[in-house]
Amino acid sequence: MPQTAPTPWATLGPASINQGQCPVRDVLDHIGDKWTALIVLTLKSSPSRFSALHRAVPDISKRMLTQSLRNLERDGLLSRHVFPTKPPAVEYRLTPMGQSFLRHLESLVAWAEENHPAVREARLRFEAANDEG
Amino acid sequence: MPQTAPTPWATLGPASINQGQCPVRDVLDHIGDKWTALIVLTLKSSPSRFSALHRAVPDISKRMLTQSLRNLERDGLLSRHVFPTKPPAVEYRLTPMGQSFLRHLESLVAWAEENHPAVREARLRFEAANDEG
DNA sequence: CGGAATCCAGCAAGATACTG
DNA sequence: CAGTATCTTGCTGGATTCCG
Repeated sequence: MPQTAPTPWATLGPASINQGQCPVRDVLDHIGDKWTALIVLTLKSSPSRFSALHRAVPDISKRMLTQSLRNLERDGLLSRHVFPTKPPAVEYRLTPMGQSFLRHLESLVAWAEENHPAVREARLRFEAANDEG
Repeated sequence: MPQTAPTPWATLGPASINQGQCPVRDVLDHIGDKWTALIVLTLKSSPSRFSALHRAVPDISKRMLTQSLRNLERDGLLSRHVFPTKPPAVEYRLTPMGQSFLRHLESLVAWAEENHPAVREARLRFEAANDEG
């Protein structure tokens, strides 16, 4: 028998097509985009209001902040709480699932920080090997 | 004193600008793109030749495969070995750093698979809450 | 304050064809 | 077999403006 490899990505494809079909794509699409991971990391210590997040995450636009927050809320990684004050206040906080995701994110960040020097060295070597010519 | 938060992303920015400056971006840029993570996962069990990878990763084009492999090689996550046979054979294998990265990737995949059902439920609830109008 | 709507540039990536 | 080269497109995300 042909030893069918247990591919984890099953029905991979153009990401947008198999929305919700492939778990790998589902998680990769999250940390892949520009801001989502940063927002999750920012929400680690405490829940935050929209404007606080806007200040905390450098250079993000309100548009992208809104969009990323919606996606995270949609997937159940964070919850949104509206306080009907005047002007309104909206608080975002990680759900338990969001917190469990955060832990994996942090371990990845830790890896990045540990290996960053090695990566930079590798890059220099690679450039050097391809430049002389 | 204003308790300057220890942001892990330091000099974040348009990704392309701070190439090699921000560790978080560095790692996110890798797993963020469409194919890199899948290639690393595929190389887990054994080194592979170009065409084997091309078959193993569904729907990837030769162009993107080449590009992703180059990036991974550049960063020292995998190594490329050319056998000067005729026709040539090229083998790709994870470096030790690549393997350590793979472990984090796998734990992320595991998380994705565990929580996929919950994510899908959350999505359904979210849609339901926004559809009735 | 917390968004939504619109417009637009740039890049990632697909399709296709060619090469040593 | 293992790529490279070129063209083209779709989506991501930035800038700006407006709203309850």
